[in-house]
Amino acid sequence: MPTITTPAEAQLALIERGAVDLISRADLAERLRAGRPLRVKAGFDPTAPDLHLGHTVLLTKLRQFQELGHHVIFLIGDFTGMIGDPTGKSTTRPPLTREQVAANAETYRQQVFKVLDAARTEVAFNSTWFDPMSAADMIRLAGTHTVARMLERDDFSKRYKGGLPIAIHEFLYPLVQGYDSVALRADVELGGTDQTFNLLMGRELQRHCGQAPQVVLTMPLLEGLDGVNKMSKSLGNYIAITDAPDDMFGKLMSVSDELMWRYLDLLSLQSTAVIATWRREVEAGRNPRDVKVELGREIVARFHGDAAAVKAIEAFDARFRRDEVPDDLPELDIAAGPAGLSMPQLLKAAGLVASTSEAMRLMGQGAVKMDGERMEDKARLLVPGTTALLQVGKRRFARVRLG
RNA sequence: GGAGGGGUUCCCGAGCGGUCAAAGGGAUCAGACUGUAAAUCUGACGGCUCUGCCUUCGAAGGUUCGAAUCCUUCCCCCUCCA
Repeated sequence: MPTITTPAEAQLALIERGAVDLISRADLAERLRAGRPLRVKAGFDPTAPDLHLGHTVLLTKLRQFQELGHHVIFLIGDFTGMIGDPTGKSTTRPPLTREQVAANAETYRQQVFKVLDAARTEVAFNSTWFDPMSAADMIRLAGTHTVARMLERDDFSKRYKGGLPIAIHEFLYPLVQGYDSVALRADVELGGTDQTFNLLMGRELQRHCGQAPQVVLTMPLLEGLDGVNKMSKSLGNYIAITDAPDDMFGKLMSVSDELMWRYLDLLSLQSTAVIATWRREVEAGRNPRDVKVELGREIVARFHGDAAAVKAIEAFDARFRRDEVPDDLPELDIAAGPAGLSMPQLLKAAGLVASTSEAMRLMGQGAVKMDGERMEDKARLLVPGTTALLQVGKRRFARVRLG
């Protein structure tokens, strides 16, 4: 059992960093002062196995708890997944089969331990206590709360007023999730802000069962690369945790200097003091780029290892600071035909542009280089046998051989 | 069942018989600048054998010298009433 050495106040500062709600701060402070490792729970719905950095905000916070020496419980809602969580959905979500849930849960575990320390994480499945439960037990659980209470939840009341269906089983979801906290004797539960109602339900059920109500900590949705919308796959503004190192680093460098601080707060395991120091330094004139590099280094290292992070930084510097050509560029053999190809046709054939029209435009803008020389002659014919290094903009390269 | 509003280029959104490949904004891409794939400024942003030609404005027909704009039918969305 790890001992807690960090002072309660310092722990609080780290725990609160980036959080939206902490209910209640005084309660948490008191438990921290007691000095024992807290049981920190977060539940995950095994539906979306492809994680991006937005999903890791919560995991990062859990990791911070681990670093402080607390006990983290990663709860996979395999039972709940079969109910279908209505949160944030205007209509009922179809429930998953037991097989789908099991398969997703496995993928989840593998990806999640890139952030969480596997050795210090307890993985739990809520089917463990719900499968043996009888119908009578479940009805007894349902009896602890009223319909009116359930309708306080924002999306329920909206749907009810809007005349949209709410299935009875959806009312059970918050109760079931809340009961998880009872079964796990949670001291703290983490969730997204959209989970607030469910998290508070855990407090009520614990009180009902004679336990001290858990502390509720909610985390915000992470803004995507555009800095405006939440990070999501469908908006294309995301960094997948499976993105290649160079790409992941580049995307992080493309984050605005302002958004960078948000990412540091929510995604970095750097201490609050270090981040505060960086902030002061940048205000005093240090180039924010340097701090962004540190962010990129940490995140890339987390998902791909230290060596990959060092390489990604070096590749980025070479290409964007020293204007060098990357060494891993694709080599292509292009069939030209006896008459040869015009520059726009070649660029298209090499996959560097979507159309010859785009190639014409980019050439007009001075974006196309051949063997390092700017190419603006659109009519120039390339004959078979030619070998050339083509570059479009700063990020698109290919070495081609005309055959 | 009744009444009305709408479907425009990646997204939002103007246009309502010719000057429309179609305003404006966003996204994106490029150039300049920069110790950044930041910020800012400028430009581009349907396709092609590219100073011209071809194909787009929910779908199919029609009127017209000429249609995103008018007519007909069909498909799909939204609002109100019953």
